[in-house]
Amino acid sequence: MTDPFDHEAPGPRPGGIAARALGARSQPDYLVRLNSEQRLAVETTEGPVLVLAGAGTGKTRVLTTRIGHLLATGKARPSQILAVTFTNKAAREMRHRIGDLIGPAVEGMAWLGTFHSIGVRILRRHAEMVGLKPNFTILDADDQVRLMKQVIQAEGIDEKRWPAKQLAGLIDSWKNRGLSPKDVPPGDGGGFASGKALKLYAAYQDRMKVLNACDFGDLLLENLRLFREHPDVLAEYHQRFQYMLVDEYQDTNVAQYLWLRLLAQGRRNICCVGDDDQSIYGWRGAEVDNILRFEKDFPGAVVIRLERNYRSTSHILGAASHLITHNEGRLGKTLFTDATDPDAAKVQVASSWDSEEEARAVGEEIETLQRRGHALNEMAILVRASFQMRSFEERFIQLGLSYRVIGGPRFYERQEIRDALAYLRIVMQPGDDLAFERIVNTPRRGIGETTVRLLHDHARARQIPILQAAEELTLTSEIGAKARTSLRDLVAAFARWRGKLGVIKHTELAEIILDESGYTEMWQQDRSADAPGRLDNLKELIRSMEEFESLEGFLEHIALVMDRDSADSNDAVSIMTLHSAKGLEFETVFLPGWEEGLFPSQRTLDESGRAGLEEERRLAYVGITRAKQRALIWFASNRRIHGLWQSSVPSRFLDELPDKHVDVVEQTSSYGGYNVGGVGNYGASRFDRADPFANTYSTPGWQRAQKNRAAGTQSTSRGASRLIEGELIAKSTGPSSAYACGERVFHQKFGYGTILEIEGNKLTVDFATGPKKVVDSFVSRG
DNA sequence: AGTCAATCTGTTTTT
DNA sequence: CAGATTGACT
Repeated sequence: MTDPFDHEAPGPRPGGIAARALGARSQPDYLVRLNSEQRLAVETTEGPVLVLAGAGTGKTRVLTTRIGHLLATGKARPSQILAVTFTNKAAREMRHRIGDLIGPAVEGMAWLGTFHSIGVRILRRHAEMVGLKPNFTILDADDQVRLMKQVIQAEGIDEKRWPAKQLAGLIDSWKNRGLSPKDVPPGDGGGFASGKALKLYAAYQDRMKVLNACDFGDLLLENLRLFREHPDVLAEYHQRFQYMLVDEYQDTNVAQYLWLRLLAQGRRNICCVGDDDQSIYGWRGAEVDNILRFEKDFPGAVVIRLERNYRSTSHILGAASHLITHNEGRLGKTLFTDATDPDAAKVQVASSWDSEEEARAVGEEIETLQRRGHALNEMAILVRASFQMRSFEERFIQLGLSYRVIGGPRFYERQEIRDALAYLRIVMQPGDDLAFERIVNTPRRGIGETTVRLLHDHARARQIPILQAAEELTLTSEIGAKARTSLRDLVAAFARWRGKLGVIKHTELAEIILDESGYTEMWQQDRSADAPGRLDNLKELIRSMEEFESLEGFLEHIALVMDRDSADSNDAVSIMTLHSAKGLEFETVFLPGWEEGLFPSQRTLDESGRAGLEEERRLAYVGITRAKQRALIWFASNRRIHGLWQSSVPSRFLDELPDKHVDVVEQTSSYGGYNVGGVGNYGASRFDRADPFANTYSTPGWQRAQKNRAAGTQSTSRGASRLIEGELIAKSTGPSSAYACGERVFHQKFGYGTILEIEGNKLTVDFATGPKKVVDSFVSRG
């Protein structure tokens, strides 16, 4: 049997380690480095195994060593092991670490990847069986929504009342649960579009088949269909996958679970590694239940707990462990450590007046640590919601403290990248209507809405791709002369570019396309501040194409691997959300914003009740356990939400931390006027303010004072006036600002401009786009 | 086709 | 409050 995916030639098994491992009676050295539970998890190769790996207990080591062990003992060849992760980053890391263990043989591990990348791989091989062609397109979130918009409109439903985004969410949740249109229980549409959601779902799926496209959910859903409708195909994979390993099992959704279960029916050698206490993706379909139910789903399963923590101090561990015991329905683990540093810091809890002071306090703490020789790379600020990042960024800019924000808008999501990719997609796949619609008038070609509608109708009526419809319509006089000419040029250009496919190098072709289409020029003409950056991004895109053999390979990669590895080597503090911190560790972790409503998030509480609260608590647990040496928690007494000042109550999670491992820091700030209660939680929260004026903070008068403060007006209100001083010192470069009228300045967003007027720290600057009011700390000398 | 004002909407995010 | 999005207008 020839198998294009089998990189490894049949024949003798990989020699090196196998001989070493089996030749001698003594333990192979890779096993000696494990503790007894880890070793058990590695050596229990047959049958279902669930490894409950607490934070910092060597989960990845177990996974990689287990694979090494399977290979070393000759139980499997690299191509016979299915190893699934959630993120590309995790897959990369695993591949790297297995490589360290077994050497170049890791190249043969063709089935190590994310659920989606493996799903695509399988689907492309059997595409015809589910009504697709092997070169089907993978739609991203943006394409999905645009397509749904069209479907909604085609059904004659008011898109305003029933937004496509919402439908996308609904369909996504169905797909997460493994439900294709025929499986959705009637009435499950939640009243969307008066019960038409299901019909829209079916229409959307039909439309995708016509476009020869798949969305992310389909990659798994179609796999399920394939396996169910074609037992012979499933049997082939049963034969192939001798051993299966799954990382972060607590994050699997129902579709992924079903997929695993179908595959595991073969050899039944499935090893899932996860931590129910770190399940934080319930809101996007992950089912903690999958891990809680493992023993029922896989009878005879061996459950192994890894509880020995190698990461954190006993205080950090003690605090996190105690916090998480407040959750019900856990499988239950108790982390412990041998670390006995008598000087280890307790988890620190401190309060601040508002988010600005919080940022100031964190900044001071960071600078102190830095002075003592701690690397910024070993510090992270983990927030619940990304809007919290802003105050830290602002403060760190003022301090000149280097930081990096992890997460945020991704490379592939940028407009210019998506436009460029659309061009490339059409060249690869002329039937990619969504891509065509995206760029048909970008850059402007005088092909407006009317023309596009005409094309659309024609394409629909004749059941042909829009590009072909365009070609046909340029021969008639249905479209205006101007539009017709440019449309004809565009169609001809695509034909020309396609002719070069495989003839010239794909990077060269991409450059030609971007130049000849006028796309590069469009940004060169653009005078806005971010235009140069966009051109750089396009260059970067071309550069990253070099690593691929063909355009096809590159587009596949882009569709599936949407993370950019920001190998930033500078020493900088990381700022990120708690969600994106999972799997990472830092010497020092700052956890700001522990306030009711924010963390736990009110919305989660409203939407998911107790389950939501528990997920928030797990998030808190993840946050604390990221810390190796120090965890510092803050809460602010006042926070501005949607522009309104709200006084806030300390998070209930603070009360759930054990006194033994926590240091509550008394208010050090000169202002604030309240203090944090002593330790001892009888009756009211021990973090309740002892300030008799506390309840005045929510009065209209107080809020007015706060508004004045925000507007820069002096207020006589006690706390506020001091805060203004603080702000002036911190934010303004001086009473009359360090700038002068007529000076040329640069702004991140607006570009270069000339100062027209100065008002304290506020400048009125004449940018290319017109005069704008900006704060002086946001501009630099141009 | 392009600009401006009214209106809405405010978590977490990978693939 | 501020950013994004939409709709009306020119």
